[in-house]
Amino acid sequence: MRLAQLSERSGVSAATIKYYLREGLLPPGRQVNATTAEYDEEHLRRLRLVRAMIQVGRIPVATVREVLGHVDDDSLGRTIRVGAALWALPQLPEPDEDDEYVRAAHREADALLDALGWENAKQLTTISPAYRRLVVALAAFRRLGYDWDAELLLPRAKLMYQAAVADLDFLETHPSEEEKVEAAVASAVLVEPMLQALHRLAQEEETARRYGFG
Amino acid sequence: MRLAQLSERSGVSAATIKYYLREGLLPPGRQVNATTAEYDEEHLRRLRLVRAMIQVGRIPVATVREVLGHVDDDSLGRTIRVGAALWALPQLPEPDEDDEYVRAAHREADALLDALGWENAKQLTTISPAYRRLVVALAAFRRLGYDWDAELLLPRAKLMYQAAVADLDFLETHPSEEEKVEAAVASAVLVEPMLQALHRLAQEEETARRYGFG
DNA sequence: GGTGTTTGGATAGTGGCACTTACCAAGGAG
DNA sequence: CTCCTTGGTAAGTGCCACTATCCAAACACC
Repeated sequence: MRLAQLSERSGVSAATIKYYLREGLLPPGRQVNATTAEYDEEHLRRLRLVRAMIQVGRIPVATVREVLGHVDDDSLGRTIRVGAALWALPQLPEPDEDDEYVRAAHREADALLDALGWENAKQLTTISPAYRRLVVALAAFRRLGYDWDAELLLPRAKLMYQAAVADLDFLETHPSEEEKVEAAVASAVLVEPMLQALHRLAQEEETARRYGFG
Repeated sequence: MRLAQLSERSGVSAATIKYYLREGLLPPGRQVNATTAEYDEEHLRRLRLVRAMIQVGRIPVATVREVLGHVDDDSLGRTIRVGAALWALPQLPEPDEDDEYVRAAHREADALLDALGWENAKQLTTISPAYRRLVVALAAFRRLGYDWDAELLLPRAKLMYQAAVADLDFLETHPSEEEKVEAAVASAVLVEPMLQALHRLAQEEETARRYGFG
């Protein structure tokens, strides 16, 4: 398959594919001669993953490169590769540890993990991007005057735990070891927008049930 | 309160506040004379909401302006204002209706709403941004070769419905009618990153439980 | 074997966005 | 009267995801 065909089958413009090649999001094709390179189904698959990450997951190009670097790192075991890849995903502004709202949010988040008995997550609080994200969101709520204490957080955390269990079950049903790392990344990137969409749809449904359309 | 104090109390630079004023994200202060304007607690509150939307919710400035326009539209009833405000929030690229994956995703999404009995949401499929977002995510999954059928979607949708019910319950406990619209927006903007963070934390916890840290 | 098209790669440019800097005239403080 | 502060405006910055333009080396066809 040539670049033009790759473009046609993926719906991504040739110029953009060249850009991705340049940026290292897509491995180079098999060079046939000075002016021709050959691409295969694996390239198409990777290109679709890249597009999904960028367009649906809204992940910056630099981050995509980093994540895929972990996916392709054969020197690591599967679990670590998945972890490293997912770890690289988010990057919110660091919470300002001097801010009183941030400190309160930290206490709230720690209390939540205790109440849930998430011993493993508890060990990751200093480094997990997800933990920091939670703290940032909680601090923002507090600044606006809403107290999101354990009573509100616990049931939601339990719901998300059920979702996470379902996600990992899904990954375990999946075929090749090879594909599992990629599947994990695809899940992380696409499941979240999907859950968000379901959440909004559910809100729309429930709002209409309670108050009607008027 | 002068602009400088508003800046200090919110932690937002004076230049940025001026920018927000120019962009209409913040109502102008009470003009004292040609070179002095007076701001109050309401301005501070609004500024914090704007920051939360932009920094935590990652909502573009233009969208924030549109959303706040609905929040402040006194000519509408509360439910409609909330709806209009939330409606304005997302803007993913439109799904390409000619794409076979998109059409398949439409069928899957419709089947899901039927299975859930979400009659109200069903009526909104042609216009709801959340529905389109779901379709885009499903289509991306299909393109990558993962079949997210009703069996996988249903339990997740039910989880998100529970979350949505909890959200609306929370809003109902809230004080003034005035604040409810703002609270609804704050919830939509901040609850979603929070749920996402909880989801990732839950995944980290469960991954560690199943496979350990190694 | 010449001619026109297609190929992939490099370089530079584009448009959008969220600020930020530089500047300004008007007020107030000492 | 001088000097600093104020809020407002216009232009600039840095980043990012592309995108347009060239280019020379290969085919493709006559």
